[in-house]
Amino acid sequence: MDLPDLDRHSAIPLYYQIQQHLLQDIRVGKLKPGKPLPSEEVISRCLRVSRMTARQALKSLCSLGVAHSQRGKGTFVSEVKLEKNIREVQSFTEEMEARGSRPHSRLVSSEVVPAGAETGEALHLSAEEMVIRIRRVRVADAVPMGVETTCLPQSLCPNLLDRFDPRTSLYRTLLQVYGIHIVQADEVVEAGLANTEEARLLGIPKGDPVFLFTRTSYVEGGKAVEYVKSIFRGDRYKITNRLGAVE
Amino acid sequence: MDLPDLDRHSAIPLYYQIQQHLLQDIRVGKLKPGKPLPSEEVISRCLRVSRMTARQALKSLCSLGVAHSQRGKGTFVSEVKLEKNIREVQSFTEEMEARGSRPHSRLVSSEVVPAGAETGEALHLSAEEMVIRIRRVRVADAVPMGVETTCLPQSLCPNLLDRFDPRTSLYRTLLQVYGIHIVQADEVVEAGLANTEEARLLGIPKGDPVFLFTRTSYVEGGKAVEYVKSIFRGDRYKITNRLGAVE
DNA sequence: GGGCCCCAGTTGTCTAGACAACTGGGGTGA
DNA sequence: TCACCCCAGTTGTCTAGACAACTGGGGCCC
Repeated sequence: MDLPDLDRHSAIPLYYQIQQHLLQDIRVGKLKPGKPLPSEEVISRCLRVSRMTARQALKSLCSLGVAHSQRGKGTFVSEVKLEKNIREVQSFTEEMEARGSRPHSRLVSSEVVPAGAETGEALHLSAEEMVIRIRRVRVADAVPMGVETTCLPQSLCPNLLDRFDPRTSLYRTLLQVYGIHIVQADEVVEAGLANTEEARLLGIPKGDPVFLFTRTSYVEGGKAVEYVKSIFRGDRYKITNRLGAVE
Repeated sequence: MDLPDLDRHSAIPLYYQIQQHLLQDIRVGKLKPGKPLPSEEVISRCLRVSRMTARQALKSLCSLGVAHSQRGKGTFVSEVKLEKNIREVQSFTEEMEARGSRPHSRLVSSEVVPAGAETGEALHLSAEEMVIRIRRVRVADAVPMGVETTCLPQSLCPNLLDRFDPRTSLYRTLLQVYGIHIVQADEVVEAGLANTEEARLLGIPKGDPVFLFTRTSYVEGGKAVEYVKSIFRGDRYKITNRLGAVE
C-alpha cells in the first residue's frame, strides 16, 4: 500500500485528496474488488491526519458506492464497475457524450405559450402563466433518437429564445446564462407505439415501440423549473439504472 | 423549535435519535419545506451534544434527500415529497404493496439447468454450472402484469425449489432461509412488442408495447446472485425514477 | 443613494483523543 | 477435541475544541 503525500497548503480538503488517491488506485486495479482498503488507523498514521479525516475519506468512497464498511473487519472495495454510474440528472447532450456518441439537435418549434393545466401543475404555475416551449429532435451520430418537448417558466429565464442555440445543451445555457443548476428530477417512463407524426420525425415505421418520458426537474431546494415530455426510439435507446438499497 | 430529550443510556446512537425526531417534525409538517432546520450550534447547545454529533444528524437527513445544506446560510427542508422514494431494490411483491395493490404470482416453470453463456457471464459462473430457473407470471389485483424469469446459482441456495412457494416473495425467502440480502442491482430497460407466447400469458394482443427488463442483483460487497429477464405490459406498468445530482 | 467594511451566524474542514462494539485468531483449560 | 476467554485490529459513536469560508445585514463614510 502506498499512500500519497498530501498538499497541506492546497485549498483542496485533505479528505478529498485521500479519497481521490484511493479512487485512482481502485480505477487502475492497484486495489482490487473484495480487497480491504487501508484502515482508518493506517491512513491516519501514515498521512499524519486525524482518524476523523481518514474516516471521512473512506465514508465518501462508501457513499459513492465503490466501497463498503464492515464493523470489526474493515472497509473493502466493492465488486461493481466504476463505468456504470449511478443514474444521474443529465441532459441529452451529457448522456450521449458519456456513451461516446456525438449528439446534436434539430429545432422543430419554439414559442411562448400559456402553461395549460398539465404543465402548470407540474411547474406550480397557474394555467395562464406563460412558459417557453421548445420542441427538438434529438440526434446522436446522425441517427434521430427521439423527440423532446421542454417547458420552462418564462419568468425564470426571460429572453431564453434569443440567448439559446437550440442545437446545443439547454442545461449548459441555463447554468451559464441564468445560474440555474438542475440537481434532481422525477421521471415517469411508459412504453408505447410511435404515431404518424413521431414516426415521420424519427424516420421509423409507424407503430414501432417507443419510450414515453415525462420528467420534472428541480433546482436545489426543490423548486420545479422544467417539465419535459419526450419520445425515444425503442430500437436504439436503452435505459440503464443502478438500484440502491433501502436503509 | 422544540427538541426532544435524548435517551443517553439507550443503545440507539444520539445522532440517530436526533435525526428521527427531525424527520418526524418534517413528516407532520412542523418543519415546512424551504424552512431552515435548527443549526448545528443550536442542536449542540440545546441537546448538550457535541457539534459533530449534531452535524452527523443533519448530514444524514441530507443523504436521505429530505434536506440540503448551504454553507454560510443553514440546512433547509427540501421541497420534494417523502412519499416518492428514491428508486430502490424491491421485489415485485414489495413494489406492488407500496403502490397499494395486492400482488401474487403464478408459476409457469421451475427447473435446474446449466447456466449457459449469457446467464453465466452475468453471474460470474461457467456456462456448465447449474442454476435454478424460475418462470412466473406476475399478477397485481388479478391483472397479469408481466412474465419474469429468474436465475440463481444452485450452489448459493440448494433445495430452493423445495423451500420456496413461488406464489410468494423470492427476496423474502432468500433473506429468511439463506440469509441472502440483496442490496443493489443493475437494470437495463428496453421497449419492445409482445410476441405470441407473451401475449397469451398476459392476455393482451400480440404486438402490444412492452418493457423488457434485464436485471442483475448483488449482495453487499458486489457478488452477483440473481439474473432476471422480464417482460411487463406497457399499458399497465410505469417506471418511476428519482434522478439525483452528480457530486 | 451608493459603496464599503465589519460582524454575527452558519457550514466546511480538521485535530487528538476516548470508549463501545464487533471480528477473527490463538491459547488455555477441561 | 472442544469450549471458552482473551487480545489485537477494526469500525461506530462521541467529545470539545479550533480555524476557514461564506452569507446577509447593519452601519459608516463618501
